[in-house]
Amino acid sequence: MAARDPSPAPPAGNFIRQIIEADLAAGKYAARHWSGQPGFSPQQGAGPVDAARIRTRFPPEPNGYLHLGHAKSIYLNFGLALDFAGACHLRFDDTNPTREEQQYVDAIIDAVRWLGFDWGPHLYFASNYFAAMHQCAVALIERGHAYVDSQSPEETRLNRGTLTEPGRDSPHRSRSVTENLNLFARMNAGEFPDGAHVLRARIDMASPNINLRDPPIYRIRHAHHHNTGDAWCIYPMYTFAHPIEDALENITHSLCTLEFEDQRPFYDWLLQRLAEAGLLAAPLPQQYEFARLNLTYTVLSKRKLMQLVEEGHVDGWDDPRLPTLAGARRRGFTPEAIRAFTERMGISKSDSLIDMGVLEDCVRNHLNEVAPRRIAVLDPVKLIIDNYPAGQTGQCEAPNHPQQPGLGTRQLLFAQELWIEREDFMVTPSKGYFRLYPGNRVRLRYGYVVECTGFEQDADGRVTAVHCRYFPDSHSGSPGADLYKVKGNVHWVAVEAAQACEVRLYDRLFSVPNPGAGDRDFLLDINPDAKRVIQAQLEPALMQARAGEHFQFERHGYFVADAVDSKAGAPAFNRAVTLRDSWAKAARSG
RNA sequence: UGGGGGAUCGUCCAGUGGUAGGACUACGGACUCUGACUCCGUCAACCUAGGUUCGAAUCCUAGUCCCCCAGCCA
Repeated sequence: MAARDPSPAPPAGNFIRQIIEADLAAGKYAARHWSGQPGFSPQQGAGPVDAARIRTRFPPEPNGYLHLGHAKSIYLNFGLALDFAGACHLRFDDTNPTREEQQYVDAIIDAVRWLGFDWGPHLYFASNYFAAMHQCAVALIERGHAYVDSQSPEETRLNRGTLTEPGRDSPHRSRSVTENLNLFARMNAGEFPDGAHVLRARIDMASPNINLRDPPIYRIRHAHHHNTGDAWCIYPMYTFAHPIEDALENITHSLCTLEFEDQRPFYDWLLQRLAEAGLLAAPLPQQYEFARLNLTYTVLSKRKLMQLVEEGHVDGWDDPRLPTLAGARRRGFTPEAIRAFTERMGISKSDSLIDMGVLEDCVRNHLNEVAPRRIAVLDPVKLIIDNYPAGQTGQCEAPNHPQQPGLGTRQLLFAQELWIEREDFMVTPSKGYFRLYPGNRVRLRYGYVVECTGFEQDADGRVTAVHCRYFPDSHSGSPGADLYKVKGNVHWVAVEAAQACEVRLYDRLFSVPNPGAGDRDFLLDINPDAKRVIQAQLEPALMQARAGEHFQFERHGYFVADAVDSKAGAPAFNRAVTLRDSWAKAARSG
């Protein structure tokens, strides 16, 4: 598992930690052997279990890609296991064969690994418990807790009642145990088409909690399952399957999001019935709920992400604009940054909307520490040093990291003609601007101080070149360098050394904090400038970048060599996040 | 409307009868060969109304607002 910072801030005292601490203090798990559940063979359960004190699980359905919301759950579950010397299982909740695919299983494993977690031997599939679940269903029927209903889905819906009216009993609710057993066996044998019958828990059709109005627990689905193939034609519902999965794996704390709160009474009802039947032993797993992640300027619903991908609004599940973990990774976000983000936002039960700026800030924090600095001119305009001899070249030594001398230095070629940023020159400077303008001096970073002497424009008034003179005694590191007090500091790359390269400037996917707020179509809020592809002029060292390698392009932001499109010696760069820019901010607001 | 949850600085989280605190943001300043980083400082909140108490974010009562539930999805 991911190593924890040895001197972390004290863990946030969230309510789940408090519950665990209380459970541990009460010795809740001390007497249990954890050798498995009494009603099942080791083959039916999760197999041998280790002596962990608490046990959590991350249980995605393999029907889509993981996103930042899942990261919150992953860090919570794996983090708790780490901090309390427990174990965390990775479990695929694959009980619906029509939605699940192997490609998603692979992508999910990839994403959890990338975040830095290792589940050891604890990789499970709900579908491997189908036999045990079937056994539980039979036990329920035998004890009068479940029956086969033969209403159509439509009739079932009609008889469920509404939020304010109770439901009505199905005409099949009082079938005998024998008849139920027989029908369930025939369902299992494939005698009926999809939808002909369903197995329901017999609880209370008048319950104010709609989830307790005889919820369906098994349905007929003649479909091929990615894991069990054609072995089954009846499949358990989530409601029924999940508590059993938790029990079979000896999960102690089953953590899920708030929308499952109403499901908890059934969770407890089922486990209690199975314990009474002698199939399960205490302590039974307990479900706790926390608020799911909401983030500004993006969407985190599977449906919307699916739509963005399928309708081509983005370039696939790993599009760097997407909040998927695959996308975040390609964007250049790091596991460390995402972990810091989850720690910063905490765990609670109140609905929250976290600002994307928090995530971006975490990315900056981490990359600032580890990313080597490089020079890239994104919007080049030529700077001509009129008193520097044409054909002459020089060297400038640039540190790879200002706070980490250990990362070494590199040489930059200096010459008469350089590329500089277009925005580093203004014909008539605005208030507070201290970069290049006629008569002003700046330092060419790691090189000489220059003074702007003029500029060239085309017929449209667009600046085509900037002229300056340099001060030969002002070179960085030379004795006279400090004599020149200049405020501005401008990065550059010599025209003859520069390498043209594709750079993608990514920004937030949506242009408003809450896309689709109200009844508005969220697609209308897509930020058309969330991806801008440019040709930049880079310092030559950058052409050696390996896919996935991070850099700070000085004065611009953090970039990563794209994992998909980079070739040896020919990278493409993605901007993960810009640097903070108090000048741009001041210019915007004033 | 029945049931289940939730309301604390702009944002997120803590505070569990005894001085409302932290982080981020914002703002101001210092430093700076990145208008970055770092450092210092400032602003800023208990949903409302009653009640209990020497004392209430916390306990009680009555409201208000927000979220979730009527799939043979998870």
